[in-house]
Amino acid sequence: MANKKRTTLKDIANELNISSAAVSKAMHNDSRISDKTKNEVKRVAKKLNYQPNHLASALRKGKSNLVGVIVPRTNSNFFSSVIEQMEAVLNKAGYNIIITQSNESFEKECKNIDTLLYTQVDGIIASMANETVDLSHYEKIKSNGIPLILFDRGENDLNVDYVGINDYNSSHIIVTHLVEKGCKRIAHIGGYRRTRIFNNRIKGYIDALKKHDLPIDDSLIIESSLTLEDGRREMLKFLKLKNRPDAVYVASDYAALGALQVLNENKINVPNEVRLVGFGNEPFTSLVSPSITSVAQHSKEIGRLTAERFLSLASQDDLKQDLNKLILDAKLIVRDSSK
Amino acid sequence: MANKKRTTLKDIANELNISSAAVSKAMHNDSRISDKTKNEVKRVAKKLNYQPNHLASALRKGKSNLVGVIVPRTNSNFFSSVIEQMEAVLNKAGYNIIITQSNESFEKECKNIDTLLYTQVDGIIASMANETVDLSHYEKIKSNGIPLILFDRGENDLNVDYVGINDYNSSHIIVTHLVEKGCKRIAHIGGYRRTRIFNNRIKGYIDALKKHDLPIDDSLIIESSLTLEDGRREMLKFLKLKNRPDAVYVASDYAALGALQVLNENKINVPNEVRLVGFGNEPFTSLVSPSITSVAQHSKEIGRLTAERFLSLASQDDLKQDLNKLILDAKLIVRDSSK
DNA sequence: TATATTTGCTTAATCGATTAAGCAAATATA
DNA sequence: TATATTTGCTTAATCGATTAAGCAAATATA
Repeated sequence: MANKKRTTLKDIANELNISSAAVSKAMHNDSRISDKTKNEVKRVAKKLNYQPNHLASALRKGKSNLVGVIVPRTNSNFFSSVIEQMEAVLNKAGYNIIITQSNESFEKECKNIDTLLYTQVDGIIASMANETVDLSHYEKIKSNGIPLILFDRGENDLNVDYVGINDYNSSHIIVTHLVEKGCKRIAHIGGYRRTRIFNNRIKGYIDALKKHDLPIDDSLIIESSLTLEDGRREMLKFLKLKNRPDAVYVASDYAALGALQVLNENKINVPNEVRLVGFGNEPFTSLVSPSITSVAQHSKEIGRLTAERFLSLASQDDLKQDLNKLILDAKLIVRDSSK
Repeated sequence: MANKKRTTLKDIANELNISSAAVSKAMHNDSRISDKTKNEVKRVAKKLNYQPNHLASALRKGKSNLVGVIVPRTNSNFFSSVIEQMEAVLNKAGYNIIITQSNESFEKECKNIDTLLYTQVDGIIASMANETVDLSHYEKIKSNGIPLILFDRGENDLNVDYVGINDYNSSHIIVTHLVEKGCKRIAHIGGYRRTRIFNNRIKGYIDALKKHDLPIDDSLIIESSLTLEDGRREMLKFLKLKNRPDAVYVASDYAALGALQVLNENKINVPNEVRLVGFGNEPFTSLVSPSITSVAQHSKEIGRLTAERFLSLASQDDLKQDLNKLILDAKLIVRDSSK
């Protein structure tokens, strides 16, 4: 039979004829409680299957020991790996995490923030939705006086901590790799410039071309949503050019896969005729044929660092948040598509 | 500047010189509060940026409006799709969800349950970790008197609601499909029999072979963890048999992909020499070449149904949980690997 | 031996929101 | 006009855990 009434400190106190204050202190090993009482309390707590009521203690202490996490989606390897590591670090410090997904929707992101604030989380770690341009809901977090840490998809204007990879530099690494393989006409299927990370990748790509004295051809620079379909469509367009590219750097593995499908369907040899590089190091990049060269984003490191930043901010008496960027160097994983 | 002190009902009450009880009622549109007061209260609440303290109301009402979700991993398309739909239904009913991952670990699953109970969730929806055999931590949920609903990976012994697909029947559908394509020696790379769903798939496979008057060959029935590596290893073993199978039914898409890699590497034509069927309809099944025939698990439907079961149980005054199975028919998605 | 300190508890207030009970004024009904 | 009902609030208790303040007994120190 289900035991409806939960055991409270008072139940234990009544059983032992002491005050519930003493029970509370005994449970927390307060030095002013005798060992005898502590043992008695713990024995009875176990007997009655006592489980502390988190709501009550969080209310009283003004601290929920919960951290809210907002990601665009959990079903990408990058985000789920970041979360896994984050959780490991935070659990050790006594925090639990609440995961929410924005599904890349601005509206959903706003709702998630409301939910998390309502749940009285002690802080929020977020990666912004693609749609997000207006930042007022993030300002709401800051005005609540709890730490906010952004990762991967961040925004300088919020003046909070950010952890991510060096997107600008990643483009340099990719372009240099392709130039070394002898490529002269390197195209770029990128994301929209309004998203900071994609803007940086585009800028890095252009500057890297300049560095290697290659001409900038606007017909080879594309902005898109970076879906698989976008990759297919843009690759098809490239194939129709009089002067085809001999390499394509795609800012997402999904779009890169779409491009690869089109190349395979048109019997164009990858890497000999066209070299291909993706971004994100999704597991499928090593599974398709030819396997796709891609950029690893240090997901575990990012998870660990965001969690540590939170812990550091949470321990401050007087929270002051500043723009504080932790930028990691990305790593190129060379596979068959660019060998 | 961060506004440290959060606005409470009392702050609004003081501003308007009424009691905080009146403010609380006004915020909830109590019929015994005048429209004038309601408007005033809402105006001041907005002005002071009032946000209700969930901890306090949950403590008082004995209801957190939170539902805990436990899944093996979030980075599979199946689970993230189930969660998305679950969330949509529960949000509409005023509930928010807390997602946790067990990473297929029994220990992590126990910790997650403790965390969720500690957070005073109003119910738990779970899919069990592979490792889980001992069910005492799930019994703990039941003895807490809150609803427990299982999906996909369930267990009859707990006597709670379960939503999933018909695994036994799925094997029949797959075997019949392969037989129709002319296959005579159909192998099965399955999960471990101790997990109910995998046991059902194995039983269904054996019974379907019998139905089609095909011999049962123990060397063609494998139990494994169903990782990509398992798929590779077992496929290699099959290739070394004197009498190779002409079809392989793999109980997970990841293991099926491993098998496909080995077949491709050994220049064995799929589907002409060996037909291949996976399970789960992960997105990559349509991306690899040849694309992999797989079984769709109705993730959205499962998400919706589990959420609805929770809502129905949560509305009961006197919670009674029984074994109550909702079994959906799976759908075979035929692709190139078995055409 | 007299005073100071430590030990081991209790008392009472508190975190914010909610709600049962109740009261006075306004309005409705007989 | 006298009584009943409704309206619109207030008062006070409550959910459970925590903690500042304090008290009496035990022990240590001068």
